[in-house]
Amino acid sequence: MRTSPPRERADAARNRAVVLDAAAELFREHGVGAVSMDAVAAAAGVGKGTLFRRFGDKAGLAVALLDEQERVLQDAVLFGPAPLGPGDAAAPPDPRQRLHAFLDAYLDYLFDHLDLVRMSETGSPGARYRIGAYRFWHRHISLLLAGPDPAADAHALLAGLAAEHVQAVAAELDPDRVRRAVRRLADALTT
Amino acid sequence: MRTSPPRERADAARNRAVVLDAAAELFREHGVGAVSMDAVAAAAGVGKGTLFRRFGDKAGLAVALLDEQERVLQDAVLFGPAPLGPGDAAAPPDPRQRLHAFLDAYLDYLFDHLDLVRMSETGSPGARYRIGAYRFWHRHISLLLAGPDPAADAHALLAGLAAEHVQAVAAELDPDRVRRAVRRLADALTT
DNA sequence: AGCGGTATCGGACTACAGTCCGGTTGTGTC
DNA sequence: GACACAACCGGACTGTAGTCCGATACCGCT
Repeated sequence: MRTSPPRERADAARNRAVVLDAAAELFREHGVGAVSMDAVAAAAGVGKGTLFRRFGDKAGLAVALLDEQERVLQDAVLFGPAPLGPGDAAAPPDPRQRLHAFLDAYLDYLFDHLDLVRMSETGSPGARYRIGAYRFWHRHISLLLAGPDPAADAHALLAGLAAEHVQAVAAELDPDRVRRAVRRLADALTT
Repeated sequence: MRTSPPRERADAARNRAVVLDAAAELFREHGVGAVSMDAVAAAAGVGKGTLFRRFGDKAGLAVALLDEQERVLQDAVLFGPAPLGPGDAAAPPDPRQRLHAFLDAYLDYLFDHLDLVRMSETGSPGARYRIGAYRFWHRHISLLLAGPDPAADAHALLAGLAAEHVQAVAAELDPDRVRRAVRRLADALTT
């Protein structure tokens, strides 16, 4: 991510790493919801101002923590082997198979980091829809759908992948039923 | 709603009405997001403690404000004429038509009170899924669907009706495209 | 190495959601 | 009509997200 022209200062980079480590540790130990930003700042030995300037808000901190894994998934989607990625250009995979592969991979990612993703999508209204990841997933899905309005359908499909929704439903139903429902929806939309 | 055995005290009822009026007025004037609970309490001439004991939290206040209109919709669904309601028992309407009618009616309601509904669904994690209204809509939709797992499909469909989702998507696409996408989804799920 | 400009640092500060508890006011009972 | 008890009232209190700005430390240049 680091933008090119203005290189990151040494102390800033050091602090960023220290903060992320401390946050990861605290979240693992006490749960994401029970850790205040003050606690993160204190554990990192850093002032609150630093914390907020670097990460914007609590959701931004979560995004930064998820950044690496998210990019792994994005890379696999963009450049990896089929069916998740485009694979061999000579024999492109079936869009429906790619969609299934993506949904499976995303749900794996989501279930692994449910609390953190929920925090990244919570906060200022519409946070989820502004971050780059959402736009990325949306574009990807749009390109795989075939109905009269793939952009709208992609949003509808993504609605079912919202962390809060998945968490609430998975608590009531079995996670596998959530998975199957998402798949069924995708199938229905690829007619 | 008022439960039967312990009748509501006169001063409590009076305060409830005053608070709801003040809140509605403030929300209309300044927007839902810009009004603090302190402001509501002050405008109603009531202490904060009263406010929170009566309504639990900000989401609860929103639920109370929406309560009447919501119940109108619920009554129409339960007892009203077809296709929204069950209509004449001798000639029940087609489930797909009932589903369309419900989705249209719900989206009307939602677009009319978007901010308020969003506030009612925001707050403590999973707030949306705990309030009675969600369960009601979920049950209704479940009974109209016909796939292998109507309960899971109903959740997926409701995900696309979350206020935050609808608000974010409607800001980018046309509201009508949201409507059509929801309808398309419902059709796909009623095969 | 020394220096100026600038990004960063950090803790005090504000605003807001939500809690608590001593005082007060209805309500049912005798 | 008086009493006891419960429910209600309200404002002071706590904890947290997020802001601000003077002080500081880094970087590039000479």
